[in-house]
Amino acid sequence: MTTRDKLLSATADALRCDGFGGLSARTIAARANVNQALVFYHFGTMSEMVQAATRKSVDESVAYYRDRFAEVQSLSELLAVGRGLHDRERGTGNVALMAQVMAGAQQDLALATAAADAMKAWSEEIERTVARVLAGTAMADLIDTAGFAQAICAAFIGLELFEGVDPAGGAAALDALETLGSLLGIVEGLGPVASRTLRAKLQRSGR
Amino acid sequence: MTTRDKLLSATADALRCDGFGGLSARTIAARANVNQALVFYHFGTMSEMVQAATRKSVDESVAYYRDRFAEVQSLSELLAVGRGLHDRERGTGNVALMAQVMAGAQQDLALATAAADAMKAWSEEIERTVARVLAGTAMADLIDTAGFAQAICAAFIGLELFEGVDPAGGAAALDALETLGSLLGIVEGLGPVASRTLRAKLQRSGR
DNA sequence: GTCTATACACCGATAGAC
DNA sequence: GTCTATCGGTGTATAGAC
Repeated sequence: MTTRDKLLSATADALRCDGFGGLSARTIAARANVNQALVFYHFGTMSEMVQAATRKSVDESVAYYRDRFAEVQSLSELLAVGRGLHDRERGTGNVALMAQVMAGAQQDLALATAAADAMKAWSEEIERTVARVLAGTAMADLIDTAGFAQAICAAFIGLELFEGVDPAGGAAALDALETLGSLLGIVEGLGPVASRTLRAKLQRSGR
Repeated sequence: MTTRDKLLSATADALRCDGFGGLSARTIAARANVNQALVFYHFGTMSEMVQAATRKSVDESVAYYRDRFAEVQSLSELLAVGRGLHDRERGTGNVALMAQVMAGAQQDLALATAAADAMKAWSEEIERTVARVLAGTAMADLIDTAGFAQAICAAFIGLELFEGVDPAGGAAALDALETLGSLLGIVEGLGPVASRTLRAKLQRSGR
């Protein structure tokens, strides 16, 4: 393992465990058992190191889920994968990392592009799945799949932060979303007559 | 305006504009045109000052919306209020403040209780509205209103962060959620026959 | 309550030997 | 590439005069 890689994974670990506060070249170098000056030799600035670490972490976890998403055949299956993903990522801390980077990115232009790229990577993967699953159902032409996928990603980030300060509340919120998802799954499975009625009502209501 | 109040609103402003990074007793005192040492005289620690500022800011903005929520009579009206709230709070920066505090709270126990309280204040207000609006509809006994309200709050936080790094994406996500909300609004307005069918399907699907 | 002054730790970043 | 040493700046927090 090269020094560069040691620094990258130490950065990711630090973000997962200690968040953005307390993140410094010194603490990361210590975590990686590496000299502090090497941070700047390899990455130039702290911000660029965090950027690189985020990219790496996101690419890896998106790739991990690509196959799982590919097997999903319905909205309820997607929901189940989402729940599994959430449980797993709580352990790995990847969502927590994303949340920290997004929060830090609000004031840091370089980080903002990294955060936007990360969200794009996740949401494109989810959009592919959503579009495939909804193809031919009543919801296909009612919903903007890209926006829907982005909303799912954003909600995950928010849920992760919420769970961090109120675990019970976070769990309740997730359960409620799951029920809501099941509801949509039923709409998705409605027959042609019912879905025509639904579409008519939706258009009448203004969208 | 007392020194204490000047410090509180300067803290809130700093969180809204510059986020958690760059937050310090010095910068806040400068913003409030107050001596730096007074931060510690009035609040003891930085963390406690941030806590107090968060409480104040949240209490004020929840109170501001209480009347609006009280007038809501349907899910689609709630959705409209939510959209208006979102647009307004983007300007005031209150949601951004919440997001920053939640991110910082992941590693700070004192801040975590403040963040949890803030979320509670918002979600209880929303829950009251949701419960009232859904009373007597098909969805009333299908959904846990408390969890639903918490999910809405969490999603708002996530959307705010997302919008900060990708404004177009954030807008698309919000639009998609609005469409989804309209869909639910229609489910809400289904006749007794259709809703009985829905309930049966939902129970069969495992919830 | 408010001020100055200051202690002490840590920060990002760089220079220069090896 | 890696190390030591260090610069200048900023952080929280406190002591003590007014």
